[in-house]
Amino acid sequence: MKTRRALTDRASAVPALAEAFREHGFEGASLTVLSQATGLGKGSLYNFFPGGKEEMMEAVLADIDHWFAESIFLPLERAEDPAQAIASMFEDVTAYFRSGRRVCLVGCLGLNTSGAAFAVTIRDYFARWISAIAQCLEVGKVPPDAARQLAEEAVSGIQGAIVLARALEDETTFHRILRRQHSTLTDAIGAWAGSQAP
Amino acid sequence: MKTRRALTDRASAVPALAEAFREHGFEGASLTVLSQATGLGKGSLYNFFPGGKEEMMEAVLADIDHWFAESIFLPLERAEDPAQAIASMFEDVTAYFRSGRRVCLVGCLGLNTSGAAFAVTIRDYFARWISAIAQCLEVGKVPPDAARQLAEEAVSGIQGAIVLARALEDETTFHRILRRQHSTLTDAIGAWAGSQAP
DNA sequence: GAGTTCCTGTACCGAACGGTACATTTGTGT
DNA sequence: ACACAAATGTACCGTTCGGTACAGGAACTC
Repeated sequence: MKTRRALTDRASAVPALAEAFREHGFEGASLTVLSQATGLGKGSLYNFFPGGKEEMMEAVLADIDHWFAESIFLPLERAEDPAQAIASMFEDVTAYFRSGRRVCLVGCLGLNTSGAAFAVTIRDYFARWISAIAQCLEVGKVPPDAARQLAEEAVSGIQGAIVLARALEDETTFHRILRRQHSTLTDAIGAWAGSQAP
Repeated sequence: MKTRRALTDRASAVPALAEAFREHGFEGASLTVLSQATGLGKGSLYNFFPGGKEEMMEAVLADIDHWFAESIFLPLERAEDPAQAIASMFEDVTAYFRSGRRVCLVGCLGLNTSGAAFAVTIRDYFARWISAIAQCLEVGKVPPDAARQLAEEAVSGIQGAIVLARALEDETTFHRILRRQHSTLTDAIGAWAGSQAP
């Protein structure tokens, strides 16, 4: 019996659902759209997600949360080489958001009332991202308050870069802004690096 | 005959429409919602905006564009005291976006497919905002390339601050980020201020 | 005050919405 | 081969969607 490939197919539908929600938003992604995006009929969709669209979005958010935890948050939180950890975060984030062509679903959800049902998930996502960066900066000898401020600014900068790159339809905008955010953080690590010798 | 208060009522409905679109997004703002928000029946709505929701959104965008041109862009473009012009921009923007509680409709529209019909309006809005700031910084003796980069970063930072403040449900985040964006720009003006005496 | 023009609420349209029911297909364990 | 359960496609549910038609009401002209 075992898995009976039930969870497998449900899980494999999630990325397609995520992309559909990204493209059309929560309200704009009708069941027809979601059905076409996944290649699954309504029957299958409701078999996997009895709670309808809302459960689909929850699954997508859980998937995103898991990916970020593994690929972004944990490496930052456990970093031994802060500058390197920050560098690979920017690299991974650039790839993930496709240089700004791909939207941040969590950020978008927070912008209008359709995301109200997911408010705590949204808040936790950003709160953890910020504290992960801050924690990493502190390893790099940046004082806690400055680290938090810089982390906040970095996450905000990434979100802003997505909005702007989408609006201007120009990937280079995204790269320029992230490059500068990156050097701001590495500069901060460098600035406090020698001030407190062991 | 004259205006026959036709234009008056159409114009007076626009702010309510704008707020409804902000809250619910383009797809989420149904005619019922728009009707309640404006206090106008469907008949009146279609009398003023024969093109339906799309024309309503166009009117809203035109209104926003006009407000920003008058209150934000022109003052920047004509600034004689750059530092002061930048300061009042941040002040006005903070008030306009209600410390991040209020969403940037133009930015939101660009994030999903529902805004595709307004792509050029969206692009022009951000392009002009960036070049207005850049122009203002150049008056402050900042070199053109640096001015453009800083301007891009400022607009992006404002958009990111909105996303983050909404997600965290915390206005202070918005204020912190904007304060820092502000000082980055004034620092830039200060840095090049004395380097090129008349 | 009649005539005209604009405005507005109501009723209604077909289409699409989210969601359900169910018969059928598909796959698997024994 | 058989039985049984999961997965699926289809038809359908009531509701709401964006949009239209239109009759009556207000307001202005003459």
